[in-house]
Amino acid sequence: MSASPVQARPGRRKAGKERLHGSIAHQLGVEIVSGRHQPGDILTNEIEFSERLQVSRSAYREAVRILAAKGLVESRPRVGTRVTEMNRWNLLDPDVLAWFFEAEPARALVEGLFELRMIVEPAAAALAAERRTGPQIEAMREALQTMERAGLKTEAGQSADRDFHQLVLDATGNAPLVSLASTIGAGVRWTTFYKGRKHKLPPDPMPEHWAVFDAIAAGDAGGARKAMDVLVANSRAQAAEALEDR
Amino acid sequence: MSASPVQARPGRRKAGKERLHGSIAHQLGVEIVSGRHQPGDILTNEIEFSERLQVSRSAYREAVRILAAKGLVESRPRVGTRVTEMNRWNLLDPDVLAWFFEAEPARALVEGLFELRMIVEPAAAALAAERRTGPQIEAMREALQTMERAGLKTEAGQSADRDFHQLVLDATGNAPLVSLASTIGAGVRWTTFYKGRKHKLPPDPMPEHWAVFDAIAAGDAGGARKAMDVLVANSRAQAAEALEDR
DNA sequence: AGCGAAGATTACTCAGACAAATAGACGCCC
DNA sequence: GGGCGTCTATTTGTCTGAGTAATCTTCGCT
Repeated sequence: MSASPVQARPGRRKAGKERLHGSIAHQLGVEIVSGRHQPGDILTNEIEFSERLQVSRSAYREAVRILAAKGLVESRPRVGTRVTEMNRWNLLDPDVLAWFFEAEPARALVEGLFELRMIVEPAAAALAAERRTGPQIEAMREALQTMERAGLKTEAGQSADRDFHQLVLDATGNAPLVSLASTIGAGVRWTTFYKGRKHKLPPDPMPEHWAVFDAIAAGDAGGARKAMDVLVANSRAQAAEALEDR
Repeated sequence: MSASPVQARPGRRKAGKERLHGSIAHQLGVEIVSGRHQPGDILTNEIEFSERLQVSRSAYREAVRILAAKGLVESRPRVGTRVTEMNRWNLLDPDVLAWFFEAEPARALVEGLFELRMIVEPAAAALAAERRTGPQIEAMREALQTMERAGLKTEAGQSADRDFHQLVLDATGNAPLVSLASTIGAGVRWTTFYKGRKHKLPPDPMPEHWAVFDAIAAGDAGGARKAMDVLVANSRAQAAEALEDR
């Protein structure tokens, strides 16, 4: 258990945009979801821990509040700050998910995420086909065009891919579904992220994407559901292959 | 904009278990989701706001960190703390959802929640039928028995109802789905909560619950899906009626 | 053995100071 | 007059040190 200052003194944090409390939460969050601190473990008390990180107690405490807000830890006087059971974690929180993927997520989590996508996205596509507005159709078209132009090897292309899935969820007009977008996005990101590991080139996903788009634009709910089902299923199969490789 | 101390000095907070920073976050959270502070609004600066609430700046700041962790606000130096756009809110967070329901949630949110349940729960029931373990079956049976015995008018009965839905999601063995449980639970709670407003007695939901249970216990995925679909659809219809009444 | 009081440990709250970031105003130069 | 660097004021961010409140544990009393 080595002392590990949050960041070298002059450089401070890497991301540049994250504040000190944010970067502490980030670091601690990753350590928790990666198993470095197990559920049930009690973190070293505030004073000692903040000294070890070479930050003030207030910065450390604000970091703990962030983690507690996401369900990762629980603080009580005289007891300390305890890592909560995993089923209390807010896995749907974008940050928590990002921390997971930063530390090689467990296989079960990735599979669970794709299972969730298989459930949610086809249904969302169907709703989107019924409710999408004109501007939303255009936004989706642009996203797919960007994706096609930039290719999935570029960050721009991958970003456009996520945008498309986000736009579909937006078009459902269902606020809770929209909130799921960041979760879904993490799944999409994972597909493209680990793609490089494979030897074979993955099949071109553009036709499936256009099929989803066409059905949504046409207002064909059933068709949109089926097309999205195919798209996610392929993405899932590809992810499964990538999981084998490692 | 009246001054409103978080809680009278001696009494402190009502819940008893919530700390000061938690109760401030709670109060502010409700004010945000209820529209008292609109997206784009900038909160009064830390010093003035904490003085108005008669709490220290650090307590107030920790509350803001909690809200920021849930996506409700965003702080930047020189600008202040701004309420973020609603599509950035983490609606799936149990606290955020609870705050919504504490302040008469918008009709669209309730409808969206039931739409989500219609998508997720039947699929989850099907997965549960395939993967449930023996102890999980027993736990579900006990929950339904408790629910039957106590009745839906009692808190114990309603709690058992939520437990049952939670147990079904647990039985999927899918971590992200389990995280959705608190979201689903909020929907379940809403059904029973507003039931009292109606004149007609709602139909007894027990047969539908037992149908779901039987299919899951029998390992009948298709049957579980259909049974849960019926259960949620009825619950949704009932909620729709309640929405008309108000 | 059961139960109540005392003590120790921890997070919680407070107060006040200084540092860092940055939006907006200002002035300069071209 | 317009574009651009600079300067300043405001706000959040960070730090320090003190005292408070909650609660687990232990010990002594009954």
